[in-house]
Amino acid sequence: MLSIGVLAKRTGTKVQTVRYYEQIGLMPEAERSAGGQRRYATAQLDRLAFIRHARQLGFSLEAIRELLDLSDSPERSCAEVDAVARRQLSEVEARLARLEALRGELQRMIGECHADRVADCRILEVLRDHEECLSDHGAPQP
Amino acid sequence: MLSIGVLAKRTGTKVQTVRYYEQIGLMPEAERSAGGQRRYATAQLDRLAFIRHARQLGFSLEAIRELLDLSDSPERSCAEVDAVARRQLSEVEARLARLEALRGELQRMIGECHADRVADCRILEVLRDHEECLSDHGAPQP
DNA sequence: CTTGAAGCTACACCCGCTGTAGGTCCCATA
DNA sequence: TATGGGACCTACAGCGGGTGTAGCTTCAAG
Repeated sequence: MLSIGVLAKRTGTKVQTVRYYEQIGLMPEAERSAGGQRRYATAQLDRLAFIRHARQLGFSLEAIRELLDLSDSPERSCAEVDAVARRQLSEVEARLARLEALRGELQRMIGECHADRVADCRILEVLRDHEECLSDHGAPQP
Repeated sequence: MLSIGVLAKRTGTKVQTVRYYEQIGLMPEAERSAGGQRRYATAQLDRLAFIRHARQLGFSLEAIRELLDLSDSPERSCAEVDAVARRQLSEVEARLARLEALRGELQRMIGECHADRVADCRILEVLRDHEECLSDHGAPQP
């Protein structure tokens, strides 16, 4: 049985984060030692590793909850898992497109400014005057 | 003089957000009508438009605060403005690189799975077993 | 003068944690 | 076996960047 500290270290998680995952029901309620400290078996280590890895791939906690539920019912169709992963991929692709547009805009803005004084700065001018903006980017990225 | 609703609509902001910007000191305290409602002059409209545009380009509120301060002192060197913009550009580029790596990982994961049942799903397998991961991505993206 | 939209304040909530305060437990060493 | 100090506990506040709600008041058109 592992303490929360060892569990956290082995999965690259902070101790508070493990407790937070328990609190929101992503990790099951841990067994306790006689003195009330959390004790974990290997199954919990695997579960936490799964969660961290999925987080690193940008999955939301909600998506991870879904994936964990699916992985608990091995006879179900894999299509649902596929759908969650594809949804995640398309979110990543959307963010990429947006960031690429932003990069272009920033590069243009920076490239245009050859002034010395703030008064003549093209960067501030572009920011001040929305009309000079090539595109409307919608909401700021998440 | 404009009401907060008109100001918000003209800049594509929510009314609450305008009040929030005032609360955190990004917008100055507004003048008030006899009955206590906020009233805005054109200068405030410009300021809010500047803020919104910078937000669309992904600048943080802190960076925007800095840019607004700089633009208030037109005799200062433009280099500082340039630095803020370049910092923002490199942040965007870092996020792009990270998202491109994620996209690759997700594509690979999805591409590998040809199973029917969850029990044989490659996607879940990859998520379960960190060793199969091509790279360590560090923290989840912001 | 009425009425209903728009404004006001104050507060809670979203995500995904992170940090703190003030106390308790565990276990290696003396 | 006693002790010290790290690791653990709960409870709660805070981050960024807003958004939503409740329960009022004000404004302006008809």
